[in-house]
Amino acid sequence: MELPCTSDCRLCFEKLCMQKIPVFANLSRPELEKIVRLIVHRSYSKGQVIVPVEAMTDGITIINSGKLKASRYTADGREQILYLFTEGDFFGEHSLFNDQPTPYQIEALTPVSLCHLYRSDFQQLLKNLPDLAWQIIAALSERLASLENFISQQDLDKRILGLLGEFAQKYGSPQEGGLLVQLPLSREGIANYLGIARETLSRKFSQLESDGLIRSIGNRTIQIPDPDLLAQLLD
Amino acid sequence: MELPCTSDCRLCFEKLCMQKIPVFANLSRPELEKIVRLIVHRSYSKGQVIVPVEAMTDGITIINSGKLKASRYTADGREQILYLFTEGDFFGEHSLFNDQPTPYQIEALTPVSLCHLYRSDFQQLLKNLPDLAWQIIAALSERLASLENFISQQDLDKRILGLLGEFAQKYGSPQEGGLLVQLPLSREGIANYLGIARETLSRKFSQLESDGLIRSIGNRTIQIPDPDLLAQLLD
DNA sequence: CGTGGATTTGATACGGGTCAATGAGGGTGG
DNA sequence: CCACCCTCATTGACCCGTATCAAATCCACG
Repeated sequence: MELPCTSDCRLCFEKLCMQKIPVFANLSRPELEKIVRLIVHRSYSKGQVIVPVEAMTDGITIINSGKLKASRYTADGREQILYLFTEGDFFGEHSLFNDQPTPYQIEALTPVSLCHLYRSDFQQLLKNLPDLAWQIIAALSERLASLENFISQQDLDKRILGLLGEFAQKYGSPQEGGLLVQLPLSREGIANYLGIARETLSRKFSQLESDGLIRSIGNRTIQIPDPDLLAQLLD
Repeated sequence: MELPCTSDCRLCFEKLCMQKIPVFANLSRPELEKIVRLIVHRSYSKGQVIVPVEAMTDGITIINSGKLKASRYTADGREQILYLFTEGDFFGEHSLFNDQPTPYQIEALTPVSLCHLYRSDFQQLLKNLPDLAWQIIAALSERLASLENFISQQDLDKRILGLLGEFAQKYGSPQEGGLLVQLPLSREGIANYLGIARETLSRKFSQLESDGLIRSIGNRTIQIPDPDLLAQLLD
Protein backbone atom coordinates (compact mmCIF):
# COMPACT_ATOMS: atom_id res chain seq x y z
CA MET A 1 0.00 0.00 0.00
CA GLU A 2 1.40 3.39 -0.97
CA LEU A 3 1.19 6.49 1.13
CA PRO A 4 -0.23 9.47 -0.70
CA CYS A 5 2.01 12.50 -1.11
CA THR A 6 1.05 15.09 1.41
CA SER A 7 2.31 18.59 2.06
CA ASP A 8 5.97 17.69 1.83
CA CYS A 9 5.86 15.79 -1.40
CA ARG A 10 9.48 16.47 -2.10
CA LEU A 11 10.40 14.41 0.90
CA CYS A 12 8.44 11.35 -0.07
CA PHE A 13 9.67 11.45 -3.62
CA GLU A 14 13.24 11.79 -2.58
CA LYS A 15 13.08 9.11 0.04
CA LEU A 16 12.12 6.81 -2.75
CA CYS A 17 15.13 7.87 -4.74
CA MET A 18 17.60 7.35 -1.97
CA GLN A 19 16.54 3.91 -0.94
CA LYS A 20 17.35 2.61 -4.38
CA ILE A 21 20.90 3.79 -4.06
CA PRO A 22 23.33 1.25 -2.61
CA VAL A 23 25.50 3.94 -1.09
CA PHE A 24 22.63 4.87 1.18
CA ALA A 25 21.00 1.49 1.34
CA ASN A 26 22.06 0.58 4.85
CA LEU A 27 21.16 3.84 6.51
CA SER A 28 18.45 4.23 9.09
CA ARG A 29 15.31 6.21 8.45
CA PRO A 30 16.25 9.31 10.48
CA GLU A 31 19.63 9.37 8.79
CA LEU A 32 17.97 9.20 5.42
CA GLU A 33 15.66 12.07 6.26
CA LYS A 34 18.60 14.18 7.32
CA ILE A 35 20.34 13.56 4.04
CA VAL A 36 17.27 14.12 1.94
CA ARG A 37 17.22 17.73 2.96
CA LEU A 38 20.75 18.24 1.62
CA ILE A 39 20.15 16.75 -1.78
CA VAL A 40 19.69 18.79 -4.91
CA HIS A 41 17.85 17.06 -7.73
CA ARG A 42 18.74 17.64 -11.34
CA SER A 43 17.41 16.20 -14.56
CA TYR A 44 18.93 16.03 -18.00
CA SER A 45 17.75 14.79 -21.33
CA LYS A 46 19.43 12.31 -23.62
CA GLY A 47 22.61 13.59 -25.20
CA GLN A 48 23.10 16.47 -22.81
CA VAL A 49 26.61 17.05 -21.47
CA ILE A 50 26.35 17.10 -17.70
CA VAL A 51 29.96 17.71 -16.84
CA PRO A 52 31.98 19.26 -19.66
CA VAL A 53 35.66 18.42 -20.10
CA GLU A 54 37.91 19.97 -17.52
CA ALA A 55 35.01 21.29 -15.48
CA MET A 56 35.19 21.51 -11.73
CA THR A 57 32.39 19.76 -9.93
CA ASP A 58 31.21 21.12 -6.61
CA GLY A 59 30.31 17.92 -4.85
CA ILE A 60 29.34 14.36 -5.45
CA THR A 61 26.51 13.29 -7.74
CA ILE A 62 24.59 10.07 -7.42
CA ILE A 63 22.53 8.67 -10.25
CA ASN A 64 18.90 8.18 -9.46
CA SER A 65 17.81 6.91 -12.85
CA GLY A 66 19.10 6.76 -16.39
CA LYS A 67 22.44 5.94 -18.00
CA LEU A 68 25.49 8.13 -18.48
CA LYS A 69 28.85 7.72 -20.10
CA ALA A 70 32.12 9.11 -18.83
CA SER A 71 34.72 9.69 -21.50
CA ARG A 72 37.98 11.42 -22.27
CA TYR A 73 38.92 12.99 -25.55
CA THR A 74 42.49 12.66 -26.76
CA ALA A 75 44.42 15.41 -28.49
CA ASP A 76 43.53 14.01 -31.91
CA GLY A 77 39.84 13.90 -31.14
CA ARG A 78 39.42 10.23 -30.32
CA GLU A 79 36.90 9.47 -27.61
CA GLN A 80 37.79 6.96 -24.92
CA ILE A 81 34.81 5.91 -22.87
CA LEU A 82 35.88 5.04 -19.35
CA TYR A 83 32.67 4.17 -17.54
CA LEU A 84 29.02 3.56 -18.11
CA PHE A 85 27.16 4.83 -15.08
CA THR A 86 23.70 3.71 -14.10
CA GLU A 87 21.33 3.92 -11.19
CA GLY A 88 23.24 3.96 -7.94
CA ASP A 89 26.62 4.95 -9.36
CA PHE A 90 28.18 8.26 -8.45
CA PHE A 91 30.71 10.69 -9.88
CA GLY A 92 32.47 13.91 -9.01
CA GLU A 93 34.51 12.47 -6.20
CA HIS A 94 37.74 13.43 -7.88
CA SER A 95 37.25 17.16 -7.52
CA LEU A 96 36.49 16.79 -3.85
CA PHE A 97 39.99 15.85 -2.90
CA ASN A 98 42.36 17.29 -5.38
CA ASP A 99 40.93 20.63 -6.34
CA GLN A 100 41.28 19.35 -9.84
CA PRO A 101 38.67 19.05 -12.55
CA THR A 102 37.08 15.66 -13.04
CA PRO A 103 39.33 14.07 -15.65
CA TYR A 104 36.49 13.07 -17.92
CA GLN A 105 33.39 14.40 -19.55
CA ILE A 106 29.99 13.11 -18.51
CA GLU A 107 27.11 12.83 -20.92
CA ALA A 108 23.57 11.48 -20.67
CA LEU A 109 22.86 8.40 -22.77
CA THR A 110 19.20 8.42 -21.76
CA PRO A 111 17.08 10.89 -19.82
CA VAL A 112 18.60 10.95 -16.33
CA SER A 113 17.75 12.24 -12.90
CA LEU A 114 20.55 12.95 -10.46
CA CYS A 115 20.97 13.53 -6.74
CA HIS A 116 23.67 16.05 -5.94
CA LEU A 117 25.40 16.62 -2.62
CA TYR A 118 27.53 19.70 -2.15
CA ARG A 119 31.08 19.25 -1.10
CA SER A 120 30.74 20.53 2.45
CA ASP A 121 27.56 18.58 3.07
CA PHE A 122 29.14 15.42 1.79
CA GLN A 123 32.24 16.00 3.85
CA GLN A 124 30.04 16.42 6.89
CA LEU A 125 28.13 13.25 6.09
CA LEU A 126 31.32 11.26 5.80
CA LYS A 127 32.26 12.36 9.29
CA ASN A 128 28.98 11.21 10.77
CA LEU A 129 28.31 8.11 8.71
CA PRO A 130 31.26 5.76 8.70
CA ASP A 131 29.21 3.29 6.73
CA LEU A 132 28.93 5.80 3.93
CA ALA A 133 32.70 6.09 3.78
CA TRP A 134 32.91 2.33 3.67
CA GLN A 135 30.47 2.18 0.77
CA ILE A 136 32.32 4.83 -1.18
CA ILE A 137 35.65 3.13 -0.67
CA ALA A 138 34.13 -0.17 -1.75
CA ALA A 139 32.72 1.37 -4.91
CA LEU A 140 36.01 3.04 -5.81
CA SER A 141 37.89 -0.13 -5.15
CA GLU A 142 35.49 -1.97 -7.44
CA ARG A 143 36.00 0.64 -10.11
CA LEU A 144 39.75 0.30 -9.76
CA ALA A 145 39.52 -3.46 -10.14
CA SER A 146 37.65 -3.10 -13.39
CA LEU A 147 40.21 -0.71 -14.85
CA GLU A 148 43.06 -2.92 -13.66
CA ASN A 149 41.36 -5.77 -15.37
CA PHE A 150 40.92 -3.79 -18.56
CA ILE A 151 44.54 -2.74 -18.65
CA SER A 152 45.96 -6.17 -18.14
CA GLN A 153 43.77 -7.73 -20.82
CA GLN A 154 45.63 -7.21 -24.07
CA ASP A 155 43.88 -9.84 -26.13
CA LEU A 156 41.29 -7.95 -28.12
CA ASP A 157 38.99 -10.92 -28.68
CA LYS A 158 38.80 -11.55 -24.97
CA ARG A 159 38.19 -7.90 -24.21
CA ILE A 160 35.25 -7.96 -26.60
CA LEU A 161 33.87 -11.18 -25.17
CA GLY A 162 34.32 -9.73 -21.70
CA LEU A 163 32.32 -6.66 -22.58
CA LEU A 164 29.64 -8.77 -24.21
CA GLY A 165 29.45 -10.82 -21.06
CA GLU A 166 29.07 -7.68 -19.00
CA PHE A 167 26.34 -6.33 -21.23
CA ALA A 168 24.63 -9.70 -21.25
CA GLN A 169 24.56 -9.69 -17.48
CA LYS A 170 23.40 -6.11 -17.09
CA TYR A 171 21.04 -5.68 -20.01
CA GLY A 172 20.11 -9.17 -21.08
CA SER A 173 16.70 -10.79 -20.80
CA PRO A 174 16.22 -14.52 -21.33
CA GLN A 175 14.11 -15.41 -24.36
CA GLU A 176 13.47 -18.50 -26.34
CA GLY A 177 16.39 -18.80 -28.69
CA GLY A 178 18.82 -17.19 -26.27
CA LEU A 179 19.58 -14.13 -24.23
CA LEU A 180 18.35 -10.91 -25.80
CA VAL A 181 20.71 -8.05 -25.05
CA GLN A 182 19.77 -4.41 -25.42
CA LEU A 183 23.08 -2.66 -26.09
CA PRO A 184 23.58 0.60 -24.22
CA LEU A 185 25.86 2.01 -26.90
CA SER A 186 26.14 2.21 -30.68
CA ARG A 187 28.86 0.27 -32.45
CA GLU A 188 30.92 3.43 -32.42
CA GLY A 189 30.31 3.77 -28.70
CA ILE A 190 31.34 0.22 -28.00
CA ALA A 191 34.47 0.70 -30.08
CA ASN A 192 35.29 3.85 -28.12
CA TYR A 193 34.74 1.96 -24.91
CA LEU A 194 37.12 -0.75 -25.99
CA GLY A 195 39.59 1.75 -27.38
CA ILE A 196 39.55 0.37 -30.91
CA ALA A 197 38.35 1.54 -34.31
CA ARG A 198 34.69 1.29 -35.28
CA GLU A 199 35.58 -0.82 -38.29
CA THR A 200 37.59 -3.30 -36.27
CA LEU A 201 34.65 -3.89 -33.99
CA SER A 202 32.42 -4.51 -37.00
CA ARG A 203 34.79 -7.13 -38.29
CA LYS A 204 35.01 -8.81 -34.91
CA PHE A 205 31.26 -8.85 -34.54
CA SER A 206 30.87 -10.32 -38.03
CA GLN A 207 33.33 -13.00 -37.03
CA LEU A 208 31.45 -13.74 -33.81
CA GLU A 209 28.21 -13.88 -35.76
CA SER A 210 29.53 -16.33 -38.30
CA ASP A 211 30.89 -18.36 -35.39
CA GLY A 212 27.33 -18.49 -34.10
CA LEU A 213 28.17 -16.82 -30.80
CA ILE A 214 25.95 -13.82 -31.38
CA ARG A 215 23.12 -12.80 -33.67
CA SER A 216 22.83 -9.15 -34.57
CA ILE A 217 19.31 -7.73 -34.58
CA GLY A 218 19.32 -4.19 -35.85
CA ASN A 219 21.89 -1.82 -34.47
CA ARG A 220 21.13 -1.88 -30.78
CA THR A 221 20.24 -5.46 -30.01
CA ILE A 222 22.06 -8.73 -30.11
CA GLN A 223 21.02 -12.21 -29.26
CA ILE A 224 23.30 -14.68 -27.53
CA PRO A 225 22.08 -18.18 -28.31
CA ASP A 226 24.37 -19.89 -25.84
CA PRO A 227 25.39 -17.68 -22.89
CA ASP A 228 27.18 -20.59 -21.24
CA LEU A 229 29.49 -20.92 -24.20
CA LEU A 230 30.36 -17.25 -23.89
CA ALA A 231 31.06 -17.60 -20.18
CA GLN A 232 33.23 -20.58 -20.95
CA LEU A 233 35.31 -18.71 -23.52
CA LEU A 234 36.09 -16.13 -20.86
CA ASP A 235 37.73 -18.83 -18.68
CA MET B 1 67.31 16.63 20.32
CA GLU B 2 66.27 13.01 20.17
CA LEU B 3 64.66 11.10 22.98
CA PRO B 4 66.43 7.85 23.79
CA CYS B 5 64.50 4.65 23.36
CA THR B 6 63.34 3.51 26.75
CA SER B 7 61.43 0.46 27.87
CA ASP B 8 58.85 0.66 25.11
CA CYS B 9 61.15 1.06 22.16
CA ARG B 10 58.58 -0.37 19.83
CA LEU B 11 56.40 2.60 20.46
CA CYS B 12 59.00 5.20 19.66
CA PHE B 13 60.11 3.39 16.54
CA GLU B 14 56.63 2.93 15.27
CA LYS B 15 55.56 6.46 15.95
CA LEU B 16 58.36 7.46 13.65
CA CYS B 17 57.00 5.16 10.99
CA MET B 18 53.47 6.44 11.16
CA GLN B 19 54.21 10.09 10.99
CA LYS B 20 55.82 9.65 7.63
CA ILE B 21 52.66 8.18 6.22
CA PRO B 22 50.25 10.68 4.64
CA VAL B 23 47.23 8.60 5.54
CA PHE B 24 48.01 9.20 9.20
CA ALA B 25 49.69 12.54 8.81
CA ASN B 26 46.90 14.70 10.16
CA LEU B 27 46.13 12.63 13.21
CA SER B 28 46.66 13.84 16.76
CA ARG B 29 49.23 12.30 19.05
CA PRO B 30 46.82 10.27 21.18
CA GLU B 31 45.13 8.97 18.07
CA LEU B 32 48.48 7.91 16.71
CA GLU B 33 49.36 6.10 19.89
CA LYS B 34 46.10 4.22 19.77
CA ILE B 35 46.77 3.07 16.23
CA VAL B 36 50.35 2.15 16.90
CA ARG B 37 49.24 -0.61 19.20
CA LEU B 38 47.19 -2.19 16.39
CA ILE B 39 49.91 -2.25 13.83
CA VAL B 40 51.83 -5.34 12.87
CA HIS B 41 55.22 -4.74 11.32
CA ARG B 42 56.61 -6.92 8.60
CA SER B 43 59.81 -6.82 6.62
CA TYR B 44 60.71 -8.38 3.31
CA SER B 45 63.83 -8.55 1.23
CA LYS B 46 64.25 -7.56 -2.38
CA GLY B 47 62.51 -9.88 -4.80
CA GLN B 48 60.26 -11.51 -2.25
CA VAL B 49 56.62 -12.00 -3.20
CA ILE B 50 54.55 -10.38 -0.47
CA VAL B 51 51.10 -11.14 -1.80
CA PRO B 52 50.96 -14.05 -4.26
CA VAL B 53 48.48 -14.07 -7.11
CA GLU B 54 44.92 -14.67 -6.06
CA ALA B 55 45.76 -14.52 -2.37
CA MET B 56 43.33 -13.11 0.14
CA THR B 57 44.72 -10.36 2.29
CA ASP B 58 43.45 -9.96 5.81
CA GLY B 59 43.58 -6.22 6.15
CA ILE B 60 45.25 -3.17 4.80
CA THR B 61 49.00 -2.75 4.50
CA ILE B 62 50.81 0.55 4.48
CA ILE B 63 54.32 0.90 3.20
CA ASN B 64 56.78 2.25 5.69
CA SER B 65 59.86 2.10 3.51
CA GLY B 66 60.99 0.52 0.27
CA LYS B 67 59.45 0.03 -3.15
CA LEU B 68 57.02 -2.61 -4.36
CA LYS B 69 55.43 -3.48 -7.64
CA ALA B 70 51.89 -4.68 -8.15
CA SER B 71 51.37 -6.75 -11.26
CA ARG B 72 49.03 -9.14 -12.99
CA TYR B 73 50.02 -12.08 -15.10
CA THR B 74 48.01 -12.83 -18.20
CA ALA B 75 47.11 -16.32 -19.36
CA ASP B 76 50.06 -16.38 -21.76
CA GLY B 77 52.53 -15.39 -19.06
CA ARG B 78 52.95 -11.71 -19.81
CA GLU B 79 53.41 -9.51 -16.77
CA GLN B 80 51.45 -6.27 -16.59
CA ILE B 81 52.72 -3.99 -13.86
CA LEU B 82 49.88 -1.88 -12.51
CA TYR B 83 51.43 0.16 -9.74
CA LEU B 84 54.72 1.06 -8.19
CA PHE B 85 54.16 1.52 -4.49
CA THR B 86 56.45 3.48 -2.23
CA GLU B 87 56.55 4.93 1.24
CA GLY B 88 53.07 5.99 2.30
CA ASP B 89 51.13 3.96 -0.26
CA PHE B 90 48.87 1.14 0.83
CA PHE B 91 47.37 -2.01 -0.59
CA GLY B 92 44.99 -4.79 0.33
CA GLU B 93 41.90 -2.61 0.37
CA HIS B 94 40.24 -4.71 -2.30
CA SER B 95 39.84 -7.79 -0.14
CA LEU B 96 38.30 -5.75 2.62
CA PHE B 97 35.14 -5.04 0.76
CA ASN B 98 34.55 -7.76 -1.72
CA ASP B 99 35.75 -10.91 -0.04
CA GLN B 100 37.74 -11.36 -3.18
CA PRO B 101 41.48 -11.84 -3.56
CA THR B 102 43.54 -8.80 -4.40
CA PRO B 103 43.58 -8.88 -8.19
CA TYR B 104 47.33 -8.51 -8.47
CA GLN B 105 50.55 -9.90 -7.12
CA ILE B 106 52.78 -7.77 -4.93
CA GLU B 107 56.52 -8.09 -4.95
CA ALA B 108 59.35 -6.22 -3.24
CA LEU B 109 61.65 -4.27 -5.55
CA THR B 110 63.90 -3.28 -2.66
CA PRO B 111 64.03 -4.29 0.98
CA VAL B 112 60.74 -3.11 2.45
CA SER B 113 59.14 -2.64 5.81
CA LEU B 114 55.38 -2.67 6.08
CA CYS B 115 52.72 -1.66 8.59
CA HIS B 116 49.74 -3.97 8.60
CA LEU B 117 46.31 -3.33 10.06
CA TYR B 118 43.89 -6.20 10.44
CA ARG B 119 40.53 -5.92 8.83
CA SER B 120 38.48 -5.46 11.98
CA ASP B 121 40.92 -2.95 13.46
CA PHE B 122 40.91 -0.95 10.27
CA GLN B 123 37.16 -1.07 10.05
CA GLN B 124 37.01 0.22 13.60
CA LEU B 125 39.48 2.98 12.82
CA LEU B 126 37.45 4.12 9.85
CA LYS B 127 34.46 4.50 12.13
CA ASN B 128 36.32 6.70 14.59
CA LEU B 129 38.55 8.66 12.27
CA PRO B 130 36.59 10.28 9.47
CA ASP B 131 39.75 11.94 8.30
CA LEU B 132 41.26 8.54 7.66
CA ALA B 133 38.34 7.63 5.40
CA TRP B 134 38.81 10.90 3.59
CA GLN B 135 42.49 10.16 3.02
CA ILE B 136 41.81 6.67 1.75
CA ILE B 137 39.15 7.89 -0.64
CA ALA B 138 41.49 10.58 -1.88
CA ALA B 139 44.25 8.07 -2.49
CA LEU B 140 41.95 5.68 -4.36
CA SER B 141 40.58 8.50 -6.41
CA GLU B 142 44.11 9.52 -7.29
CA ARG B 143 44.91 5.97 -8.27
CA LEU B 144 41.80 5.85 -10.45
CA ALA B 145 42.79 9.05 -12.18
CA SER B 146 46.16 7.63 -13.08
CA LEU B 147 44.64 4.48 -14.59
CA GLU B 148 42.04 6.50 -16.45
CA ASN B 149 44.85 8.57 -17.82
CA PHE B 150 46.80 5.51 -18.84
CA ILE B 151 43.85 3.96 -20.63
CA SER B 152 42.97 7.02 -22.60
CA GLN B 153 46.51 7.60 -23.78
CA GLN B 154 46.92 5.42 -26.86
CA ASP B 155 49.92 7.17 -28.34
CA LEU B 156 52.87 5.07 -27.28
CA ASP B 157 55.44 7.83 -27.58
CA LYS B 158 53.46 10.00 -25.21
CA ARG B 159 52.92 7.18 -22.78
CA ILE B 160 56.67 6.69 -22.63
CA LEU B 161 57.37 10.38 -22.22
CA GLY B 162 54.72 10.51 -19.54
CA LEU B 163 56.34 7.73 -17.60
CA LEU B 164 59.75 9.34 -17.99
CA GLY B 165 58.29 12.55 -16.64
CA GLU B 166 56.87 10.71 -13.69
CA PHE B 167 60.16 8.98 -12.95
CA ALA B 168 62.00 12.25 -13.39
CA GLN B 169 59.78 13.86 -10.81
CA LYS B 170 59.94 11.04 -8.30
CA TYR B 171 63.46 9.79 -8.65
CA GLY B 172 65.38 12.59 -10.32
CA SER B 173 68.11 14.70 -8.79
CA PRO B 174 69.35 17.87 -10.48
CA GLN B 175 72.96 17.71 -11.62
CA GLU B 176 75.13 19.72 -13.91
CA GLY B 177 74.29 18.52 -17.37
CA GLY B 178 70.70 17.72 -16.52
CA LEU B 179 68.41 15.74 -14.27
CA LEU B 180 69.85 12.40 -13.19
CA VAL B 181 67.13 9.81 -12.87
CA GLN B 182 67.55 6.55 -10.99
CA LEU B 183 65.11 4.18 -12.67
CA PRO B 184 63.10 1.98 -10.30
CA LEU B 185 62.74 -0.79 -12.87
CA SER B 186 64.78 -2.63 -15.47
CA ARG B 187 63.99 -2.10 -19.13
CA GLU B 188 61.89 -5.22 -19.01
CA GLY B 189 60.07 -3.85 -15.98
CA ILE B 190 59.38 -0.54 -17.66
CA ALA B 191 58.13 -2.37 -20.73
CA ASN B 192 55.82 -4.45 -18.57
CA TYR B 193 54.60 -1.32 -16.86
CA LEU B 194 53.79 0.24 -20.23
CA GLY B 195 52.32 -2.97 -21.55
CA ILE B 196 54.72 -3.26 -24.49
CA ALA B 197 57.56 -5.55 -25.51
CA ARG B 198 61.03 -5.13 -24.07
CA GLU B 199 62.43 -4.70 -27.56
CA THR B 200 60.01 -1.97 -28.48
CA LEU B 201 61.03 0.02 -25.45
CA SER B 202 64.67 -0.37 -26.40
CA ARG B 203 63.97 1.01 -29.84
CA LYS B 204 62.01 3.94 -28.43
CA PHE B 205 64.74 4.72 -25.93
CA SER B 206 67.35 4.60 -28.68
CA GLN B 207 65.24 7.03 -30.64
CA LEU B 208 64.87 9.36 -27.67
CA GLU B 209 68.60 9.17 -27.10
CA SER B 210 69.46 10.06 -30.67
CA ASP B 211 66.96 12.90 -30.40
CA GLY B 212 68.98 14.15 -27.45
CA LEU B 213 66.09 13.92 -25.01
CA ILE B 214 67.72 11.38 -22.77
CA ARG B 215 71.16 9.94 -22.16
CA SER B 216 71.39 6.36 -21.02
CA ILE B 217 73.95 5.64 -18.28
CA GLY B 218 74.17 1.94 -17.60
CA ASN B 219 70.95 0.03 -17.22
CA ARG B 220 69.36 1.77 -14.30
CA THR B 221 70.12 5.44 -14.80
CA ILE B 222 69.24 8.00 -17.39
CA GLN B 223 70.05 11.66 -17.69
CA ILE B 224 67.60 14.22 -18.97
CA PRO B 225 69.53 17.20 -20.27
CA ASP B 226 66.48 19.40 -20.72
CA PRO B 227 63.58 18.52 -18.40
CA ASP B 228 61.62 21.52 -19.63
CA LEU B 229 61.64 20.18 -23.15
CA LEU B 230 60.22 16.90 -21.88
CA ALA B 231 57.49 18.70 -19.94
CA GLN B 232 56.70 20.66 -23.06
CA LEU B 233 56.36 17.57 -25.23
CA LEU B 234 53.75 16.28 -22.79
CA ASP B 235 51.56 19.33 -23.46
C1' DC C 1 9.38 4.43 -49.83
C1' DG C 2 13.13 7.59 -49.65
C1' DT C 3 16.81 9.88 -47.13
C1' DG C 4 20.71 10.48 -44.03
C1' DG C 5 23.35 8.59 -40.69
C1' DA C 6 25.28 4.34 -38.97
C1' DT C 7 27.40 0.07 -40.11
C1' DT C 8 29.82 -3.18 -42.79
C1' DT C 9 33.18 -4.56 -46.14
C1' DG C 10 37.38 -4.12 -48.90
C1' DA C 11 42.17 -2.65 -49.88
C1' DT C 12 46.26 -1.02 -48.07
C1' DA C 13 49.69 0.92 -44.71
C1' DC C 14 52.04 1.05 -40.51
C1' DG C 15 53.29 0.12 -35.81
C1' DG C 16 54.53 -2.94 -32.57
C1' DG C 17 55.34 -8.06 -31.69
C1' DT C 18 58.31 -11.98 -32.24
C1' DC C 19 62.45 -14.52 -33.07
C1' DA C 20 67.25 -14.63 -33.52
C1' DA C 21 71.72 -12.78 -33.16
C1' DT C 22 74.80 -9.47 -31.20
C1' DG C 23 76.48 -6.44 -27.61
C1' DA C 24 77.20 -4.35 -22.96
C1' DG C 25 77.54 -4.56 -17.66
C1' DG C 26 78.40 -6.40 -13.36
C1' DG C 27 79.86 -10.12 -10.49
C1' DT C 28 82.97 -13.91 -9.41
C1' DG C 29 86.98 -16.57 -9.14
C1' DG C 30 91.55 -17.23 -10.62
C1' DC D 1 93.51 -6.87 -11.80
C1' DC D 2 91.88 -9.36 -15.45
C1' DA D 3 89.22 -12.92 -17.86
C1' DC D 4 85.08 -15.20 -17.91
C1' DC D 5 80.23 -15.82 -17.53
C1' DC D 6 75.59 -14.76 -17.01
C1' DT D 7 72.08 -11.68 -17.32
C1' DC D 8 70.06 -7.86 -19.38
C1' DA D 9 69.69 -4.78 -23.24
C1' DT D 10 70.03 -3.64 -28.12
C1' DT D 11 69.61 -4.29 -33.02
C1' DG D 12 67.89 -6.43 -37.26
C1' DA D 13 64.54 -8.98 -40.20
C1' DC D 14 60.16 -10.24 -40.70
C1' DC D 15 55.19 -10.89 -39.57
C1' DC D 16 50.64 -10.00 -37.90
C1' DG D 17 46.85 -7.25 -36.36
C1' DT D 18 44.69 -3.14 -36.20
C1' DA D 19 44.16 1.63 -38.17
C1' DT D 20 42.96 4.18 -42.04
C1' DC D 21 40.67 5.53 -46.18
C1' DA D 22 37.16 4.63 -49.50
C1' DA D 23 33.05 2.47 -51.03
C1' DA D 24 28.91 -0.11 -50.55
C1' DT D 25 25.11 -1.44 -47.76
C1' DC D 26 21.94 -1.38 -43.97
C1' DC D 27 18.72 0.65 -40.66
C1' DA D 28 15.70 3.90 -38.48
C1' DC D 29 12.67 7.37 -39.13
C1' DG D 30 9.85 10.42 -41.31
